[in-house]
Amino acid sequence: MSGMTVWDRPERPARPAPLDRERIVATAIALADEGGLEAVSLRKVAARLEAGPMRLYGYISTKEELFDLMVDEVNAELLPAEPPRDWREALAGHAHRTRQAALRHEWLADLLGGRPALGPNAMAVTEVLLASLAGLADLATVMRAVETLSAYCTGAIRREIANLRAERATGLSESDWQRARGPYVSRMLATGRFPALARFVHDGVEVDAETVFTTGLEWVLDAVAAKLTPPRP
Amino acid sequence: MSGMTVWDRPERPARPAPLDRERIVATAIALADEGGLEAVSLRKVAARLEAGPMRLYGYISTKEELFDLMVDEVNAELLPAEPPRDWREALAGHAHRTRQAALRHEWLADLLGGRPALGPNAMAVTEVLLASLAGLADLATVMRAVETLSAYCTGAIRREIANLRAERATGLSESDWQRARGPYVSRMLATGRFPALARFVHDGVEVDAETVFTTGLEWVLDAVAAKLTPPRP
DNA sequence: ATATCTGCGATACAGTGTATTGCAACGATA
DNA sequence: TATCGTTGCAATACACTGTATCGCAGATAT
Repeated sequence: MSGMTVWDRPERPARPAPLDRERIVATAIALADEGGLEAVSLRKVAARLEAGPMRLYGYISTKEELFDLMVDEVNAELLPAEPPRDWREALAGHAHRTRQAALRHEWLADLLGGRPALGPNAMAVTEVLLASLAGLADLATVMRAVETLSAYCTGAIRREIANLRAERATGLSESDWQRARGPYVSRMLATGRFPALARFVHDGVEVDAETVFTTGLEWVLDAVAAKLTPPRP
Repeated sequence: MSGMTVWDRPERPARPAPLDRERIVATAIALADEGGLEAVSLRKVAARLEAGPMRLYGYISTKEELFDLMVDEVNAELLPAEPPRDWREALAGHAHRTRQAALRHEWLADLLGGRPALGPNAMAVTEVLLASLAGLADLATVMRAVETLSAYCTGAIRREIANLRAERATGLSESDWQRARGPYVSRMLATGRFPALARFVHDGVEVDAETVFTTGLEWVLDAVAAKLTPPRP
């Protein structure tokens, strides 16, 4: 009936605001940035979009897929601002951008390397890396270079974030191994079963995380360089 | 009352079989080996031990701790059978053992690099690696070498297992990128936006996973070798 | 105006990690 | 031997999870 009073009529249009993957992924990322991956639940994402949980299944068919979309979204941040000059700049830049992205979105560390990256942004990123090396070696070597670099990034970033969380949890700034976490590690070292380790904990110099990352990265890049222009036999 | 009949008396002793971390961790690992990490629930672990779920909290205070124990248990498999001859054998052996362990316990890939490894077995493993390099360079360099190697292992193994699962899921043996997963990747490549990538998918040679792992590993080890004996200036 | 269809919401289910509560069996004491 | 305290298990409970099913309201087509 047209005579329906204001009180009967719902304030919002009965047809709810349209949704799309972009908005879903954006709010999922927001939730993850605030409370980590475990704070992302389909119910919470839907609630922020003023929708029922089941609504999301029109755009996603499983929670894992949402994670895939989140990862690919972050991959968009990994494209170089300007075309890299040479392969080394391309690879190093990618590594640093990945690390920075993981520092902005710590949950990324939990997902890195967890599934094959097939999203459009991930492919674009891979394209840039491969292209930067194209022609400098045979296909197999180029592939190996990109994969080795990305393996290093995954591992190094995971470790860095893991340490960061551990430090945050204990409150103390127990960098990596030093000033071992409370009595436990100290006791273990005191047993004398780990002399080499003990020396490192004792004499080890503090190195900031970025330097650690960059150093290992340079090593990997040097290794790549060595394989690109093989020494004449 | 001593006159309690057989029928009243429970068959099993009222005081249940004692538990310990070892048995708990063993059954958790068994569950994970069978059904992946997500098949590990405190209820299921407890059920296999014929205990109530809450019983476990006497030995563990959180599920994450159970995962930590599982990882450290696997670390016991990573100790070298016999003392390595030189640093290179130590590092390469460790890498291969880690990979093999992850192939036996695929869930390990999900946990690798996820938290600082402080368990006794993990420390023993680290000790071996550090010791193998002791004296060949300054402390910082040695540390960097071990960390870089382990970063590579984490990343490479994660990727390998991720691909393995993807292949298993699609049924098809779509190795890495080739013969892209159904229409989607093909369509993306057909757009012409990824020329370099397209060439790899088209011309790429198939390489088995172990060779990929070993190749990248050798690169990393070469990089380490280069830093251990710095060229005279 | 009626019928068909689409897609959203509510409901439901089987499971999860963990806090709390109460009880039953044990060891020590009187 | 009877009583008491203590220990530690089990049961219960809670807030939540991902997802399947189902019915209905609204839009569209006839």
